Amino acid sequence: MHIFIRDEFDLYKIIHSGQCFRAVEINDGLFRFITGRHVLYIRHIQGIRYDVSCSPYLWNHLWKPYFDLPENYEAIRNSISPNDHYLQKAADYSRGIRILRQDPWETLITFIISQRKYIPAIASAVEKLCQKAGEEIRTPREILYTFPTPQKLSSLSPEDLKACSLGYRIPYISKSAGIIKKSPHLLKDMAKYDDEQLLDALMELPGVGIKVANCTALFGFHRTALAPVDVWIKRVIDQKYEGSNPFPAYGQKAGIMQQYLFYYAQSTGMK
DNA sequence: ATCCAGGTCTACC
DNA sequence: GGTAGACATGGA
Repeated sequence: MHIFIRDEFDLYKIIHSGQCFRAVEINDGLFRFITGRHVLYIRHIQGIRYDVSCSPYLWNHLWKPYFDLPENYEAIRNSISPNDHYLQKAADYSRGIRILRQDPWETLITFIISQRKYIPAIASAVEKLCQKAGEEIRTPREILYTFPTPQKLSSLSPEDLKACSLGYRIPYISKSAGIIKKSPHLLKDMAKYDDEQLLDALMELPGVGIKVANCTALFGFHRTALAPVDVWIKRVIDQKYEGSNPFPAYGQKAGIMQQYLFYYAQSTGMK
């Protein structure tokens, strides 16, 4: 099915922006996204035209929101302060990135895994976990696996988890999964919390500190006022902003600005 | 081969 | 309230 996307939208940048770990470019220009039991194959044709593998209904009700398409990112970029030259440059370079609306549970666990790992190693570990404990999804093209449920994940043996290259994070993951399993509505309840309450609640979970909490809140709960500070953003703040955090000035869009800075810093190999 | 990674927890001050 | 050191493992 052909669809039109008029706002800024760059599949390559989205999957390389470090916010998601299962989306891939399968072959030249064909991208695959997974959320829940749903798989999307999507290709940029030309201009505003794209080819997608899903039905019109799923495009409108699932994938459009997933890609945050109702939001106008061009306007957001244009709102950047003219005095903030570095962010102007970073956002121009990163034009087309969007903050995906990912599943809170999957986001939580994948960002617990993410600590002290290279992004390719994160993706590899997450994929192993899905193959070991996810449910099969058959598409016309291939067989894939869902992200494991809290029930399944908390029931996995240490040996099973060890086989997924999770290292010292294994107890974090088992315990956090156990807590979510025991309180099935915990994550849904968290969606009602304000940003500060949400961060506090997330940090109650083993293996979740301030950085993973911010990533989970931004990418899993779409809290775009939050800007996770990791080693890359620390470097940006130190080297480009003389040590003073630029995000408060961007209010509800701080998290989006953070993604622009993160992608730019990473892509240009800032050290 | 050696270094280090989208950090967190613990111990200690 | 703030900060070294430990932590498993696979890419760089």
